[in-house]
Amino acid sequence: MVAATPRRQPTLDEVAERAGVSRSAASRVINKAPHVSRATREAVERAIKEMGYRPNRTARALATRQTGIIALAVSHDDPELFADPFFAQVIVGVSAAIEDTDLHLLLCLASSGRGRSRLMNLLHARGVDGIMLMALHGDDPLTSIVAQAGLPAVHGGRPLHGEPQWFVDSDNLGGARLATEHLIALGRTRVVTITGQMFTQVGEARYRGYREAMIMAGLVPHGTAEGDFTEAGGAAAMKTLLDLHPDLDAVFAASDKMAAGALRVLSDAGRSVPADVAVVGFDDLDIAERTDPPLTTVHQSIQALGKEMARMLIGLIGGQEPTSIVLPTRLVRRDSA
Amino acid sequence: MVAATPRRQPTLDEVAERAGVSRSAASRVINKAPHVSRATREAVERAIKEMGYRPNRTARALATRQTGIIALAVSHDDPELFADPFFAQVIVGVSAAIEDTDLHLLLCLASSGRGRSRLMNLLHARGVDGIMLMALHGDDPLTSIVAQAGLPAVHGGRPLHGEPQWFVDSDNLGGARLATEHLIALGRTRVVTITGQMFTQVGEARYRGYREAMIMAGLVPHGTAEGDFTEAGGAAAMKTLLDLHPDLDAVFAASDKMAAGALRVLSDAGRSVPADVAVVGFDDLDIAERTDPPLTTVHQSIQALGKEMARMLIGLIGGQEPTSIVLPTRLVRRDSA
DNA sequence: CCCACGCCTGGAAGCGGTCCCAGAAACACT
DNA sequence: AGTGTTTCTGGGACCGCTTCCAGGCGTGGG
Repeated sequence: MVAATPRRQPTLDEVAERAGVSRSAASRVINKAPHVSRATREAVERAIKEMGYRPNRTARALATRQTGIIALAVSHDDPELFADPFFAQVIVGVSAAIEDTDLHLLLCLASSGRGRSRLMNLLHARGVDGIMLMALHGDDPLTSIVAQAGLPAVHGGRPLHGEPQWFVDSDNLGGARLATEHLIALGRTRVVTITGQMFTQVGEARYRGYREAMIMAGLVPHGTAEGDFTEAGGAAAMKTLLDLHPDLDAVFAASDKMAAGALRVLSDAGRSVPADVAVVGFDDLDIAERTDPPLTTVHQSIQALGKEMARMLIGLIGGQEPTSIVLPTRLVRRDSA
Repeated sequence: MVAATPRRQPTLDEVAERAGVSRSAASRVINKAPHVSRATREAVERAIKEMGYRPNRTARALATRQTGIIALAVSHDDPELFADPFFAQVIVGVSAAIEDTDLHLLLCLASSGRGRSRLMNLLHARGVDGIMLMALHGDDPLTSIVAQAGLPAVHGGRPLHGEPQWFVDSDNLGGARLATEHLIALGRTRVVTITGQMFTQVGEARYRGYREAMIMAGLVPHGTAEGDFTEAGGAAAMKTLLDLHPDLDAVFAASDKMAAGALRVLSDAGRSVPADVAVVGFDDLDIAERTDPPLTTVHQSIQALGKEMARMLIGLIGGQEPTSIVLPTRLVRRDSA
């Protein structure tokens, strides 16, 4: 037998009764609606305090058709991908943005087909007020699922070839251009690049930035190898590039991890950085400070990205007109270039 | 003007009407309740399909008093702490556990006072069915908030000095003992330890494991320095220990990061690892493979921890009797010991 | 003095489901 | 044919809140 009944939360009716007013009056007080006399307000407020009343979220949601919950969906085939600190940063940013609203964050790892259908259900069942999508590749079914549900949605990062949607993204193109221009300003002319996967929007944009900077400077792109954003991939790409273009004097790697791999390979090949070869990365992860030599790289604020996504979503839910946002990136100079 | 009205989701009433049955009948079909004739079931199922009906989550929640949402709350003073991959792993584990239920995961970063009060509201407002708590230090107000809300709750990691609660935890004590025994088995007798903060349960348990193993082997704990689980802290502690006990021949560091710091200091001091000094870490993070030499360490599965927490919470919500769980740890041998 | 107009108020109809219950229909058995 | 049992059915009362609306009560102007 349980000793004490786990006392039910008081309801609005009970509060109203105790305050000696109608439920509607009590409701008005709680929602700070106009047309409430001072006496009524005070009576209700006292009752609320005395009874420890909290409006039931679910009931309110049913009546207002607003759940007070927004979802962050991370869609990818590999659930392990979520372990990338990237997402943790996004979450920190989102949390900061909703910190002083009464919204809450629902997290959906929609990797498997199962996960996607769960998410689909959630959206159609009106379980959330809006959704933030991340890590979609071009033709992710989620895009259309979300569109079909007719819910406010914002994308983190631009879909590669999607219908026009509202998104928040880092300025990958501008950042890559910045990096490349920096290398050129250093007097390097035989600048090569290690790209990310070209079927991702990020990979493509960073490559385009490199290319544009080279062309604007009257140089020809000196060499390109596709990596996969990982350290191993960067190392492999660097080897290829050294073989094909032994005269290279600078490398723009589209991610810090790839840059780290490249640095290792360069050092093994006896090229000194930055004297022989200057290297710039992208992302400004923690590791950028710990490579040898410390990596000059392009900084992007992932927290800011999360924050802006959430802000934008809140705006959309509130009926605001959407506008896409591109967040600035900036060069962080260390020793590798 | 908007072109087309964003058609409302159909309701159960509409489905029932279309199927030519009562709402109760339709509800029974949806919930696979008994006492439904074949004809009724088929008619309703057809109507559902044709209209694309999905039961409204909120309405159902109100009626059943079950939201279908569980919360994971991470409480800590520093919001940046969440960036630690640890939590991402927990989340992956939790997600795996709820993958084939229709539960969803709400994430609360309750660092600030503001965050805590939001969480408190959520719980009292019956916004979730249960909660998983992480990263509390001893007297975190969350503990009592949760208890007071009378909601199913499970702790990740044992509270340091809390009332008896239900928890899932890695076997920190056993793991530390394992590590220390390994060092002793190697013939080392002057084994020192770098502990985590002793006001954390983890720090305390890992220290106790070290101590017990030493005593069981008839040795006396040779030296102890308190770190803070970080690389810098580990390095500082290692310096202290070298000063105080220049004759040490083995180190058990209570985290891989601290071990990494210690390795650096040892190398700078001209001690070779493992020849002069054997080192064992704890956690088996990615970095353990990349230290020089690769780190022998104690492996714990964080994903499993998350998974078990979620399973346990689901059980509690279902009315099961709670049982705490201690997850096994195991030694991973690399080159440092 | 009467009426129009303002602020407050409580009643009641919702939001979209679940679930209890009484009764109808179908079947088996004396 | 009458009775009992079982299966199926729809009516309706909830869950706890918001919100519309009609009416009560003061005011001030005509």
